[in-house]
Amino acid sequence: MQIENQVQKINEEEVKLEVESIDFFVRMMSILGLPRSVGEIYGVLYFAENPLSMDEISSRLKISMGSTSQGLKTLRSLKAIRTSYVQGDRKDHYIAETEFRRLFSNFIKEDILPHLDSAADRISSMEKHVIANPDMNQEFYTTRIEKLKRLTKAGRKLLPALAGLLKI
Amino acid sequence: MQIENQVQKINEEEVKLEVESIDFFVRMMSILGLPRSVGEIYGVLYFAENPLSMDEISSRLKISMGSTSQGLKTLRSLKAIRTSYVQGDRKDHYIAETEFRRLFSNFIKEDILPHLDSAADRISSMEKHVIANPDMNQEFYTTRIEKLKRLTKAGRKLLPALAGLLKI
DNA sequence: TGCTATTTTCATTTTTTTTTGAAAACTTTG
DNA sequence: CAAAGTTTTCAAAAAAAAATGAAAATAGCA
Repeated sequence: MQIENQVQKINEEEVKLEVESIDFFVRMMSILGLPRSVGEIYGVLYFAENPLSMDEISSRLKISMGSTSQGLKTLRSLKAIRTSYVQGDRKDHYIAETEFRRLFSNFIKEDILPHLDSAADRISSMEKHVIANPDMNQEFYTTRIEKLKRLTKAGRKLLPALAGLLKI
Repeated sequence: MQIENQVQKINEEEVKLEVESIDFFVRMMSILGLPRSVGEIYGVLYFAENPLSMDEISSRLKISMGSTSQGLKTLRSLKAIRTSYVQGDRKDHYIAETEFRRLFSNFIKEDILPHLDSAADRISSMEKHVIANPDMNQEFYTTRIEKLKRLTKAGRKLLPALAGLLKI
């Protein structure tokens, strides 16, 4: 009886911790524009002492296998989780990668830098429109275009360096 | 006839430039998680030689006054635009603020740091749950919590400094 | 190889976010 | 201070994003 109570107590605290963790990472991922389910999954894995399988994750969170599979895919592509072989179980098992530095670095590479590349194209197309018409106020327009160039250049330099500054 | 063609040509190039600008800022704002209309409005103002009123913006973009008002509000709160008095017109007129440094700094202050504050609360609540139960694997859990603390601390330091690094 | 367990995909549904538009609330000025 | 012009607000509609669930694909085992 006493032991049972104690076990119960442990589970309670663990569950509460997991809830806080999920909440924490749901918010953090949402800052990065990632869907709720991705944060939930990472939140569960972050405080899991052992690797968890997809259906353990999906049933703890009460979300569908479909969502879970998608979410794991996203997290894998960010290298925020990795698979781990578990003896005698043919399911895949997952572990949270806890080096946030790398996580952010991957996020920037994957989700931000591509935008900056397409931005560069758009800027050079802007320049063509201005040059194509000498009657436009060249001074004004080229100054503004210059600023955009500097912005994207700075972004391309700064963002990848940012992850390096994270002393985590 | 020749002059008319020329005028026509100018407008065409200006319109094309505006379209590119809108496209550029729609994408950029969407990285920051801001709605399409906010990017559109800023895109129009960025290459506007003269201050524009709300209904000029709304009719150029063919979006409702409601959206325009909301979008301007957002941009004002980020200090990405400012109002400018125009002689003999009782409408408000808007100009794009083109110092991206300040723009980002405001975005971070307004949209990111508050999250970090609430994160701090959640972390200390996590600690309580772990301490509340000495039978939990303290080593494991406190290590993970430590990492979260370092993450939020780094974020709080780094992000505000980031804008300063933008030499734009 | 064939059978079963597991994972992925994707059309459909649900939820969330954004936009609209009309009414309310301001503001200016005659 | 009233009347017209302008801006904001907010309930409802529309659009976009995310989740579901069942079918298809893949992988592991006997």
